[in-house]
Amino acid sequence: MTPIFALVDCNNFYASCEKLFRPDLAHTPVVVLSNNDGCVVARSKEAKALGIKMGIPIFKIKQQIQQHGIQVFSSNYSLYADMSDRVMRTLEDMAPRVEIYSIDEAFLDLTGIQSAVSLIDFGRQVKHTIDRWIGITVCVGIGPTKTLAKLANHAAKKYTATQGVVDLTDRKRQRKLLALTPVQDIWGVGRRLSARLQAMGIHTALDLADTSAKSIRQHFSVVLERTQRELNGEPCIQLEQIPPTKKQIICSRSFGARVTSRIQMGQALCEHVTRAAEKLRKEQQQAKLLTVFIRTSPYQNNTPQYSNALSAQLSRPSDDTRDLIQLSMSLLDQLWRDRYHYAKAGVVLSDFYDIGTYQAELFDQPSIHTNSRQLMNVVDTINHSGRGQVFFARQAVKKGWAMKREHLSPAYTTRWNGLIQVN
DNA sequence: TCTGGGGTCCTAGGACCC
DNA sequence: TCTGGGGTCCTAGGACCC
Repeated sequence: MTPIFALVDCNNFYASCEKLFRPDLAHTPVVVLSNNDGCVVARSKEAKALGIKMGIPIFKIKQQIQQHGIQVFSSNYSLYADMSDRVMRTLEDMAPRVEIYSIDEAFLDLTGIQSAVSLIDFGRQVKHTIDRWIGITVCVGIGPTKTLAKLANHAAKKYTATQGVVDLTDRKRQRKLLALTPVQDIWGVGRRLSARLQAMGIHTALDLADTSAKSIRQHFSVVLERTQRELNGEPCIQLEQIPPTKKQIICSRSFGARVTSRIQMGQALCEHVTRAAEKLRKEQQQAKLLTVFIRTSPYQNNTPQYSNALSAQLSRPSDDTRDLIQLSMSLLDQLWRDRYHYAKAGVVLSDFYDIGTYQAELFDQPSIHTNSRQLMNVVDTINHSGRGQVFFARQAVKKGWAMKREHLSPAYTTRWNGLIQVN
């Protein structure tokens, strides 16, 4: 049976989540900012119509914000994650196999459902259900490969006549749409590849589809070869229902205000390590390698720059926050240079092992923490209870460098005191 | 003054071994 | 002093994604 994929993608997801709880903003332009209130990461359709570009730093559009009364929100990830859960659970009820691809996108495996319902009807049903149950607008793209489903979704968003659902299983329709699509709009083709492809005279998706796979493999990598094959309807990328275990965990942040003291840097880093360790335990993994990096702002040309990273192995894989903090602090000691204005720091955990599988070497020291598992369990349980926080002595109580979030909306769906009131 | 965060995969090149 | 080729493993860097 030929496989059929659908891609369901929420429209302007973060902006839509914010609007959902603010009916008064139904027709107002809305933008959502990145962490630290840095850049625009989501725009409502009204904001897009005003020409607000994705990724632009907020300070560059101060004037437009004033002039057009654009509503600005700091990102509110607990709200978006909760709304995402609702959308994904609904999809899982409707389709036999679902791959959650990102916070606002999912691939569905629709292979075989055509005998029961037309693909386009199914797509409309999905769209209607999510709209009615959750209040989020989605577009649905359907095709014989993931890359074509992505492309169909792109078309569903772009051409309003489609009413948000495109079935691209027909070969003739595929070629028609490919001819209309610039090569840089293809999933897997970014700025760099697109420039190289253009230089070779490959301008549209159809041009790429009609170039031989062999020639693509010669000039580029196996990744683009797969894209070329997928554009021709040959599936190379499978549906992944179960997310593969992570290979690394990164926790980093830009500071709300520049950091100049070693003490503050240590506190900030401890926060990141603590979060990273929590994620690690949630993955049920232990890490053996830890990397710390600190840097000044690359945008400040007039001040001295410093950027450096250092890695070290733990004597044995660990998920104990204390081990990770200890190692990261000794790395920071080596990395730290006085007199710089630091803009960002972070930690990377890697080289993961399943708990209990590591073969200890002959002269390895046994862990000094005999109660590690129980203690970390208690810490995680308390911190997730919503009733209080336990933290490590190194973490700061007063955080001068903390992230800027000046336009945060309430936690409408995950905290009682964020519940919306109807008067 | 103010420019995000978190991931994956692939390749090339060097180190090292036989 | 001259000198080969093939294989593996690791890492850094580049490219992409949302």
